Amino acid sequence: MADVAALAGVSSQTVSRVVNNRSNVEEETRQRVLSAMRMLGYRPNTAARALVTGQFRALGLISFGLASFGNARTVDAVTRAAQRAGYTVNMIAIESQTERAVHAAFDQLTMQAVDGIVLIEAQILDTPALRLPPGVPVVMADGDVSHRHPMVDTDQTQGARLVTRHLLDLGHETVWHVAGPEDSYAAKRRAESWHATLKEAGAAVPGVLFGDWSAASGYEAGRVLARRPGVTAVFAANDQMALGVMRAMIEAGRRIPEDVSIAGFDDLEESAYLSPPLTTVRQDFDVVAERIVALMIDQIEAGPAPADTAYVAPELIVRQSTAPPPSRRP
Amino acid sequence: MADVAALAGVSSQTVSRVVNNRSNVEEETRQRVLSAMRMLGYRPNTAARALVTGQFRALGLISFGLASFGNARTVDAVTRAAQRAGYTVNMIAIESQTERAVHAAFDQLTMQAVDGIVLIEAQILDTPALRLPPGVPVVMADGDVSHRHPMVDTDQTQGARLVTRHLLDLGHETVWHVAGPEDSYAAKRRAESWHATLKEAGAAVPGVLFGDWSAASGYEAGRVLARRPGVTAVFAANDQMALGVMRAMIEAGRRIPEDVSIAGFDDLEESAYLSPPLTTVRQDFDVVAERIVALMIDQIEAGPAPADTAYVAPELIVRQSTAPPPSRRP
DNA sequence: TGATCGAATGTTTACGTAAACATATGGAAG
DNA sequence: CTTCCATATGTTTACGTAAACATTCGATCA
Repeated sequence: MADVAALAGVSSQTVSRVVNNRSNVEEETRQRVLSAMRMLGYRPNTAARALVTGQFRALGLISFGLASFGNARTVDAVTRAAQRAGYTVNMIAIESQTERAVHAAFDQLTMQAVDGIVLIEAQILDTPALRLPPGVPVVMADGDVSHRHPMVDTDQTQGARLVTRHLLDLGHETVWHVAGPEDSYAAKRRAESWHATLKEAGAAVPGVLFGDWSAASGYEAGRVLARRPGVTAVFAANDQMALGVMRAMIEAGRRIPEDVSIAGFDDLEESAYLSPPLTTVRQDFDVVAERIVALMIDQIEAGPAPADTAYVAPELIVRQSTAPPPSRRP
Repeated sequence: MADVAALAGVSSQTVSRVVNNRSNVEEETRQRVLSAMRMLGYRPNTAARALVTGQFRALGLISFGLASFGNARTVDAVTRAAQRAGYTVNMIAIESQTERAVHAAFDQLTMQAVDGIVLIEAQILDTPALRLPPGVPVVMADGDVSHRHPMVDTDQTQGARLVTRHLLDLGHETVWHVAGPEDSYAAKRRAESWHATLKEAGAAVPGVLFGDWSAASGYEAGRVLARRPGVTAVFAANDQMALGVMRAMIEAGRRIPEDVSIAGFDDLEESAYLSPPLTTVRQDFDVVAERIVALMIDQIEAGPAPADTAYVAPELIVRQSTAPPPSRRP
């Protein structure tokens, strides 16, 4: 910076002003500085800048990895939204769902230079309330409403209701459910809403099978369900598990949707191309991400925000994997 | 840090020594400092530290987003490998494949505090050689061999050969190919190897159809292929496109694998649960990521490395989507 | 005309850390 | 007992930037 200042014949402070697009710099001076910068290939030093301003223009992102496509979509969308806002994203994937791992990730991120932290798909931890170090703004996605941080999420309750209703309306006596892992809030809310919707409709509530979001776990659950003759409709808590259920049913000789209807949750782009195309609940990951980043930046610039929860409406996408049950068909 | 030093009754330099685990600190002093740190909730300031050391313990990662599952797997694996090495990952997703976008991403990252940059699935850019700012170590994945940066990649040539051979060996007269985007090196190498393998075997080489890695583009290609009666075997350049091809074939009334065999590339976990389960080429994303990070850290610590390319061997996974052609079946 | 103000630019300083150098202390070697 | 050296600790400084404050200069207004 000193070199640039010398070459342009100004003080380093003027260079700083040009770099930061401040006013009160004569156009001609600005041009002179800019060309000096170009000539010397000058790049501002983020560390020094952050040291002075206390701002890094970077967001920390803690997730449980990208193996779950829903998570991957969220991470992707958050990254892009952050970029549009001029922030980079510092990502940490934690392996286990323990509070210790989350805290270690937090430590690493706050040590790393971030202005705020986005926590994706927070799990239900052992301790009643996850205590995070103060001072760093936090926004959660798919977390627990009772936490003291703002949260943005798809309206899981509404989504699960839509898909369960859809299956009941087709004439199925009841709907089986393959849930996500027991320590996932998103999974819990979907399961609770499925349960409530069945009760409301006066339908029997079958036992829940738990998966871990993976197609493999859906397949295992599907094998169990395929053995039970009365199963005519299955709602899997995400599209990957729905895929596994479908496979297990087909292997067992059950046709979809003639013998059994299957629905998922997420609406991955691929779900429209499965055989048969999957009925599912579309989450608007981009809108969720936009809101997360907006809330984050609010907090960074204007201080702590109330721990409100913003819900983004999902949409039922009916495709060919759901149909009336055999009893209602000619 | 000064507060910690005062509380512990030592100089700030001694605190620094404790924080950095340096030797030459008496055990008793160390404990005193550590407890002072705990008491005050002291966290080292990364910006100040980086300003002095010039190191950030952070890697930049440029990719084209996580919509392509292969990319998502790579990003996930790189993140985890980097974490194990004590580095965080600063991610940038670029929208378009222009050189300008790549350079903008580079600028943002070098301005952001990173010690090195990993470039995933570099595309073929307009200019003969992508000129990156000097001074920052770079490792490429899925890039162009001719670049002057070290590269790690799955052996695309070998993978495409394996799958093409497999189809020919089953008795298919030739194999159609749905390639990835024309500006992708990985897609190009897979296509070239498919072409070479057909020629070697004396088989006719049908025209290539291009997709963009998405299931939708595979579906479009599949519709075209389904109209051609002679098509008995299709090799799609990734599993997502293979999924789309499968869907188009099934819609057209072609059975898989009885009428037409379909194979993919990547071996996503889901591919084993498609109907029918997909024959594909398994990429070892974890090994690729390990090597990328190792090369990166070598460069950071020991200076520029030769622009070698390391290939990781793929593996053919035969499942039920491929079979002998109708002509060879009873 | 002189006072006043605002725009453009310069000077000084602080940010929090680790490197480089300086000093003190105690024990081993002669 | 002195010398020397290793170990433990303290002091000074530099890293590159932006904030705070200071200065200069020309224009505006009473």
